[in-house]
This record gives sequence, C-alpha cells and structure tokens, in this order.
Amino acid sequence: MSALPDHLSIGEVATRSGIPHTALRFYEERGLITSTRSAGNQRRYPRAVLRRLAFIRTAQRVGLSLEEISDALHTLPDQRTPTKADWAKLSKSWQEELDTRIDALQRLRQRLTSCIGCGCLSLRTCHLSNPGDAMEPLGPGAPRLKPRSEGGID
Amino acid sequence: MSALPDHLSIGEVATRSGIPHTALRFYEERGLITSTRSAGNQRRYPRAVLRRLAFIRTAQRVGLSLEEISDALHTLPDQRTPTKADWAKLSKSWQEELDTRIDALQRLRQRLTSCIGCGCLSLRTCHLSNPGDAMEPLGPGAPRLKPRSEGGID
DNA sequence: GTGCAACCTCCAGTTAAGTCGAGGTCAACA
DNA sequence: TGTTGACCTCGACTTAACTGGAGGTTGCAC
Repeated sequence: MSALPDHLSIGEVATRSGIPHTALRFYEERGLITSTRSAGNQRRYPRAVLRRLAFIRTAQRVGLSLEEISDALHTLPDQRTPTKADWAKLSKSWQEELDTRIDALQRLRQRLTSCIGCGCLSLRTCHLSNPGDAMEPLGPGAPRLKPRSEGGID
Repeated sequence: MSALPDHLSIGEVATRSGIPHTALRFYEERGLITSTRSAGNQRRYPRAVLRRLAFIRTAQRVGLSLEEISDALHTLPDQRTPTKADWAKLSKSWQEELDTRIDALQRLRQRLTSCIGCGCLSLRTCHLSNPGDAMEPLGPGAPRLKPRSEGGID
C-alpha cells in the first residue's frame, strides 16, 4: 500500500482495475488506452487510466461494443481539452442509444410483470411472448456485419 | 397471402420473423426452438414459434445470451402447461437481471447528462469516468468462462 | 552477480452467435 | 420427364473479445 506513483506498471493496473493484463494489452492494441514505455520497454500507465478503464467497463457492461466505446472516446480530441461541443456530441449520441436500450429492457420487464399477474400459464398463449408493439430497431447477434432487415411477425 | 397453415416451412418462418433460415437452424440446434419433420424430412414449425422467436429476439436485444434465454425457456416444463410457480420463478430471476441492467444503464446515462452540464472538459477529471459507486456485478466480455474478480479501482 | 518474478512480443486457440458454400434431395409445375 | 426452387446436412469460416503459451528480456532483492 505504498503511495501509488503516477507511472503504473501493467501488473499494478491489472490488480487495481481487476482487468487481466492480457486484456489491457488488447485494449491498448485497439486504441482504447495508451501507455508510455520505461527505459526497458515496459508499459507505464498514468493513474488516470484507471478511470478510463472503469468507464470502458461500465459502457461495455451495458452492451456497447469496444468499437463503439473506442469511437466515442476518439471523438474527444485525443490529447488535449475537448470542447464543450465535442462533449455534447458524444453525449447526445450515447444518450439516444442508452434510451433505446433502457426502453427495451423496461418493456421486457413490464411484460414479465404483467404475465405473472395475468394468470396465463403457457408461453403459447401469453402476450409476454407476443410483442404487439414495435420492436427490434437494432439487430442483435454477434456478427454485426450487415444489419438484418426485420420483417413483421405473426 | 394464403391463410397461414399451422405447419410453417423454414422459409415461411424466416420471412415472417425476419430471422435468416441459417439462424433458425442454429437456434434449433441450440434447443431454443423445435420442429417436426415432413414426410420428405423438411422442417415444419407450429405457428407459435413466431411468438417464441419474438421473445427470444427481444431478450437477446437487451443483452441476454442465447444460453440464458434457453435456460429460462427450459425452466418451463417442456411440452405442457407450466404451473404458476414455474412462471413465477422464471420471471423473478429475470426481473432481477433486468433490474440490474436497467440500473447500470440509467447510471451511465445520468453520468453523461450531468457531465454535459458540469462544464468539465476532460475525461481525465470528469466524474463520468470515475464511477465512485459500486459497479460490475457481472463481468462483460465474450468469453464468460470464469467470472472475473473485480478489484477496487483507483 | 545471480535468481526469479514480472515484463515483453508473437501467434495460436477459444467462445458466442451466426454465415456461407458444397453437394445432394424433394416437390410441383410445364 | 425435366428443371427449378426450396430444402437438407455437414463442415469451414467470420467477428468480437479475449486467453494462453513459447521463448526471450528487465528489474530488483539478496
């Protein structure tokens, strides 16, 4: 527990962030974080990397891809003071995305809630499994190569 | 637009659900949906599969994995009338999961909102990137092999 | 000055969720 | 009877996000 210096080794960052060193190198490769090197070519991170990592992990947890996160972080001028407009742009685009996701989650939860209450006992008939309202503005699935065109259902 | 029979071919299901036939076979392989076969060995789906697929896609969209969805669907007695207790159990476990996710999303959004307002112009100092509150009950990342132990940050 | 853990690079492997293509079958119409 | 389109299986490939190992270097404590 010595006072942390400002130049953390990859091991220290891994320990303090809970993120494996392999993942840290991977993030660096992908441009999500950066490091300088010591005389002997070892990575040295500024302390701020921990906050950046926390941000990355939070965004990731809510379903944003590393690419989206990376893009977002890169709309901010890379080394120096982003303008308020930069921030506003980033925030706005994410807010829409987040709103959409929150909405979808709440609708799913709502369906579950009402289903429990409604006394229906089968997936076959329950409206839980029968959307009714518009859905699927985004395609799911891992390979986000081409957006799939969602047809109407039932 | 002939009146839909109750035994849909894979092509019909694909068209009506907007889900590629390749994915349908994949879901079947994973046990998320089932089919019977025609005399000539072609898949035949009951109409109800469309609702089931809508449910799957919705759940997937909000970030649940096919495995989680499959598990959930399998807590319901497979072919006949699940009891109210079955439903309650499934619903409850999902609700917690959904609540957690909604919460995380809202916190992230809140941080973005307040950040815009606070006038801070750098990720380095903004509390947006500095969680402060407890987070990461679930690990992110694709390989969910071993849950990662999240250390404290900064 | 030696030993060993922590670091380095490079590359191959893994998982989830599919996609794609080859090679073959079936059904229905002309 | 022929051919065309929808279907079948099987296996290889893709993308994102990592993990793991081999083989070599650094840093620092004794």
